[in-house]
Amino acid sequence: MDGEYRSVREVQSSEFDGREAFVRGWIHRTRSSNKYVFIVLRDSTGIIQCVGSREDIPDLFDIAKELLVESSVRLKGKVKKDDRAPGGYELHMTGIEVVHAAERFPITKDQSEEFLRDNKHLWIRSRRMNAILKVRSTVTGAIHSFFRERGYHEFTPPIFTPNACEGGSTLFEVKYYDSTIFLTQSWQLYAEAAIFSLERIYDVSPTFRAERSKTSRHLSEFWMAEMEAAWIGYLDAVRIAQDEVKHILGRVLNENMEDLELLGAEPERLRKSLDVEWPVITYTEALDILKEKCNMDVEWGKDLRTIEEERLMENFSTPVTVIQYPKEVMAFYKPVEEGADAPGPVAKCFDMLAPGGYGEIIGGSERDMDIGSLKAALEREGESVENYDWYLDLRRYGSVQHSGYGLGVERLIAWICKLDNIKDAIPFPRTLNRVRP
RNA sequence: GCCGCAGUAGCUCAGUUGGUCAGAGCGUACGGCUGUUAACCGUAAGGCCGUCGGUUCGAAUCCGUCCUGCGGCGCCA
Repeated sequence: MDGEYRSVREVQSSEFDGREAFVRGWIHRTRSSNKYVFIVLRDSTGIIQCVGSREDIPDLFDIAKELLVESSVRLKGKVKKDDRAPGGYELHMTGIEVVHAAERFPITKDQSEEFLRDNKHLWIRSRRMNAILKVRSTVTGAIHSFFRERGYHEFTPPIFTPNACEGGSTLFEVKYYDSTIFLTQSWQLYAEAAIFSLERIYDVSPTFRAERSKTSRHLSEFWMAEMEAAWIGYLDAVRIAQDEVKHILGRVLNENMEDLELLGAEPERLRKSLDVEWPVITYTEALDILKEKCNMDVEWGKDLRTIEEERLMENFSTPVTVIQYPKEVMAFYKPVEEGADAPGPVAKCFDMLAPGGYGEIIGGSERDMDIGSLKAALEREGESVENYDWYLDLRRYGSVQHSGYGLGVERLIAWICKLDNIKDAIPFPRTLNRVRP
C-alpha cells in the first residue's frame, strides 16, 4: 500500500480528523459482529481503534475478521473523531494489507507473573512493558545528560575483573582461558584509578552479583549508574546524588506522563517531592527515629535491616539520605569521619533510601586516601593485600580526596513506576532461578 | 544459607471426608448477533492432574523423593 505512514500517536489527534491516513503496526485486540469489525492497532507510540463495516468494505471485511492478535498489518483509512473510540479518534478502514498473519498469541488475559516472565520476549510488546521501557530509556538518558551537563566524562570499566570489591562470596566466576576470573560487581576500583586522569567521571553499566537473594528488590544482573570525582567529600557527593535523582524525576515527569498514568504510578507523588528539600540524617539519628516513632530498638553498630529501613521510611515521603554508618559494618575503603557525634567510629558514607519500601537506591562514600589504613582494613576483613596491589598504587602517587556512589537503575525505575517487582524494571531479568528467555 | 507458598486443558483457576472429579471461564475453530470497548449467545476440539515411588479394593486428593517456579529473611543497588 502506497502512502506516508504515520505513527498512531500522530493520527490520534485533531490534526488528522477527517483526513485519510496510513498506519502500520500489530493487532492489539479484535472484536466483531455480523456487521462491524473493530481492530485495535498498536505501534510503538500507542493504540488506535480501527473500524470497518461489511457494507463499506465488503471485500476486506472477512479478511479483517479473521486476523489474530499480534498479526502485523498496514492499514489505510479515514480518521474520525468518535467518543466511543479509546483515545477519541478512530480509523475507518478502506485498505488492509496483512504483512504477516500471526499464529494464536499465547498471552491473553489473566496471566500469572510466572507465565508472563516465561514469555517475556512476547510480553515486552504489552502496553505496560512498553511504558516501563520508555521510562527506563528516559532514566538512563537523563543520567547521561545530568553528568555531561556538569562536565563529567563517561568512563567505561572492564566487566571481566580479577578482583572482588564488595566481598568475594557474591561474585560470578567466569572461565577465562585457563584461569578463573569474575564478572564485575562495581566499577569502583577502576573508577578510582580514572579520576586521577579525568577527575569527574560517570557510567551506566551492568553489574553482576551472585547473592542468593530471592526478593522483589534483587537481580543477579542489574545496571548501576555510578559517579566518582576527585577533590570532593562524601557530603558533596550526597548533594550531587540528590540533584541527580531530582533531575531524573524531572525528565521523566516531562517526557513520560502518559506512561506513568498507564502504569498507575501516581506521578503527583513524584512531582511533590521535587518541590521540597530531601532529608539527610545520620545513622545515629535514624536509630533515634526508629526508637521514638517506630518503637524499634536497634543496637548501635548494627547495619539497618530491610524491615528497619522500611519502617524508617514510613516517616518520609521523599528519598532520605542516611549518612555516617558505623565504620565496623562498612567496606574497607570507607574512611572514618573524625569528630562525629556518635557512640562509636562512623564512616564517611551514605545510603539514599526511597520511600514506599523500594529500599536503597544509592550507596556511596568518600574513599580512604591512606595506604596504611587501607591495608589494615583489608587485613581485618581477611582479604589478601597482594590482590589489591595496583589499587594501593593509587595511594602512592598523588593521592587526593575523592568520593563516589552507585545508583541502582532498576530500583529507581521500580520506585518511579511504582512496580511491585524489580524484575519488571529490566527487559530480561536474570535471577537465582531464571536466565531465560 | 534459613523459612514459607505453588505446580490440574494454550492461559487463569475450581475440584468437599480418598469412591461419576476430568470441570468452568478465557483463548482457538465453526455458527449467530447493526458500534464493539480484553463485548455477547450457541456448538466443538483440547488434559500422563509437575516427576518417581509408597499407602489403599480404589489416589488429582494421603505420605515420601526429586524437579520447576515464586515470595520472605540475611546481604545488597
